[in-house]
Amino acid sequence: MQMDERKKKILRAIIQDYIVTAEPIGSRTIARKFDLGISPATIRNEMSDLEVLGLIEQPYTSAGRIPSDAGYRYYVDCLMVEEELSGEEKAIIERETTRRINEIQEVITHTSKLLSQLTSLTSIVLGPLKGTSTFGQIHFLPYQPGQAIMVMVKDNGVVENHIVDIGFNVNAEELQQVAAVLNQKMRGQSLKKVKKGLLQEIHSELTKQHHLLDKALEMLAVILDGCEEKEQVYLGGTLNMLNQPEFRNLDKVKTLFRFFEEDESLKKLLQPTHEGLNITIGGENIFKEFHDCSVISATYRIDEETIGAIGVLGPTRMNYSKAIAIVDFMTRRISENLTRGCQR
Amino acid sequence: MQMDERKKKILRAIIQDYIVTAEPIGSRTIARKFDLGISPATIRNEMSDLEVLGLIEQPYTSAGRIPSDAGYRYYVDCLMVEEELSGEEKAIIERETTRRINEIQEVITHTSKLLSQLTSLTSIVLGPLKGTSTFGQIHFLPYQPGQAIMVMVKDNGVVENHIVDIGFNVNAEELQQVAAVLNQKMRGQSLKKVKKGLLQEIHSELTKQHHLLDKALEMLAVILDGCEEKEQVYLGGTLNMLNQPEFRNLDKVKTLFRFFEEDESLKKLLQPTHEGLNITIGGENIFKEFHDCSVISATYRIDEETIGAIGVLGPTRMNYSKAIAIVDFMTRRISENLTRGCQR
DNA sequence: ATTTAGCACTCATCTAATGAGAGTGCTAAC
DNA sequence: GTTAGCACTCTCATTAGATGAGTGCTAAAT
Repeated sequence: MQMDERKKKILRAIIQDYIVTAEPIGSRTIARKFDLGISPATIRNEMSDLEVLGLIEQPYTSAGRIPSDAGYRYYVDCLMVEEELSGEEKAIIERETTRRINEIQEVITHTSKLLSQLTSLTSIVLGPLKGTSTFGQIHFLPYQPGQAIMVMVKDNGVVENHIVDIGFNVNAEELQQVAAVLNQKMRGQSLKKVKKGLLQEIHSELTKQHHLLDKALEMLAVILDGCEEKEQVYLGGTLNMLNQPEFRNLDKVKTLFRFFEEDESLKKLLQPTHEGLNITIGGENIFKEFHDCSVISATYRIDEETIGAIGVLGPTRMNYSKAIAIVDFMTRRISENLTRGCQR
Repeated sequence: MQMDERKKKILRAIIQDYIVTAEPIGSRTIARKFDLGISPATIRNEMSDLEVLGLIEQPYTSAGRIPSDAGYRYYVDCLMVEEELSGEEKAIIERETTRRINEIQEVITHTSKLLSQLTSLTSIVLGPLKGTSTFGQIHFLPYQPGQAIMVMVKDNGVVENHIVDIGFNVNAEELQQVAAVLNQKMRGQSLKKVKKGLLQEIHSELTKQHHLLDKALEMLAVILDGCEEKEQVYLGGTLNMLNQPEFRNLDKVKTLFRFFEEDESLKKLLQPTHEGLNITIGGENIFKEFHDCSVISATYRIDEETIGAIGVLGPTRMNYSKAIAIVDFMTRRISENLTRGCQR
């Protein structure tokens, strides 16, 4: 059996209706709502075919039909009319993403909020990925006796500070000497590399050259821990999920929100399977908790390097064309803005 | 009518049972479950009295009784046997709060987690309060051309960093000069004061003494904004609320979680009405969303100064003795630990 | 050969009715 | 003052129809 033009029209009608109503739709209603020029009986026959093709299914005998995962997939791949964002929406995104930003954290939280507001879905934003940031500069500032404040700046604009215990007194000059060596040796190196071996090397050099006490080793170890790169995940609009009829069930809400608290799993949800826009529909999802959800995600870049990802999560019955348009447009804008920001 | 010993026993029985079962309890069941040595009929008469006194109420005719807000209040004030924490619980809290901590943020998030785990309720932790922190030291580190990283250390151990746009090039020395003056002038001053007038004063002095460009004014203004003290609120164990039978209703869950996203309101929830432990029961709460919830909160201190507050939020039908014991013990431990930490 | 009308049948959902169970309040006896 | 007995009340769970949307099949119409 082949998909002909009429079958496509009917499938599109079913999906578009279901996206709005979340109710199974029958042949009679389709004939009434959509002006296809054919009778309910004909639609019934076609629907029967579509069911054999696995594109739609009946929740129970003599209910209407709803799209299957395969149906959504076919819709997204072949049927969907790509939506052009409204001028207003574009304007909002442009405005919000070109705002001058100094810290990448701000970009992330802000994006997350905007994304969930525009789509009425839950947004997931994945911050700087491991291994992408390189060392920029490090400084030590004296703090309490036996403690120093370490400020580390990465090339992607992230600034981190940590109070480190040194365990013995060091004066500002000594700290600066240490920092100078570190800066010289580590500039532009990936943090991974720094962690792996570079530190050892530097350490032996330091103890020789500057005769800083042997305990400097500990300090370096602390720094090492302090630099632990965390790929932060931000969620936005989690409450939007509660408005979806598929989450009327309290147990589902519980499972969902429990999942939302696990950063590691959320990251996996955004893991791109290929470059560009990723669309994961229903059962395609690796987590069974999300077998009735879909994820639209895309990666953002600084220059050509992938830095992180953004995405929206919603019921399988989401408005794909809109979600895709927004995620796509936003990643482009963010990438552009970040790239520009880092070049200035 | 007076509360005699028997009435108290019965009220206590009703409340203790309701805390566990969340179901109205009747005279017969009380007689069966609790060994009070009196018949259901007698209990019925007493319950009738307790109802007239406003301490218990019937959800509907011929259901059992449940405690009223006034009943809980009476229970908490007069009836409740103060609970001694188990050795194990104490040990956990001791261990978790004495852990060496450098940054106050860690203390807060950690406390929040621990608190919700131990009580199975939702925890709210309010971070450093406005006006309590004084200026410690400030540093400027060169960053990109026209930008510097400002690192500000407050006396309570909070370290903040911000990238500030200066708009013109300044070298490291000049930055250090500015920092030196600022440090000298501002050390130990409250941030409020710094903001209000001190900056103006310093600024006029700076331009005279060091002939730094007039635009330094802008930089100072940015710093001013950067130092905006935010009283951060942390929530923990919000999902615990979903296990409470009073939140079986999805609309309630929605309202609740929407509220959880409003930091400002959450802060008010913890606003202490008096020193020490605060207990707000049901309708006593200022927000109508929480008229079937209770809040147990307490403030924590560094030395004698109140820095923030911690609290737990749960259904009015919460285990008060346990919640109170835990909140009380934890604030003491945190205060001790923070005070010790700042003195070292 | 398609398309359509007609019709019997299915199944979820809504409504009303029924009965069980828990609990009360009152009265009278202990 | 306390208790047993009893009629009464109200919720909740269950059951039985009634309703309605929808299907699949067959036969007639195009």
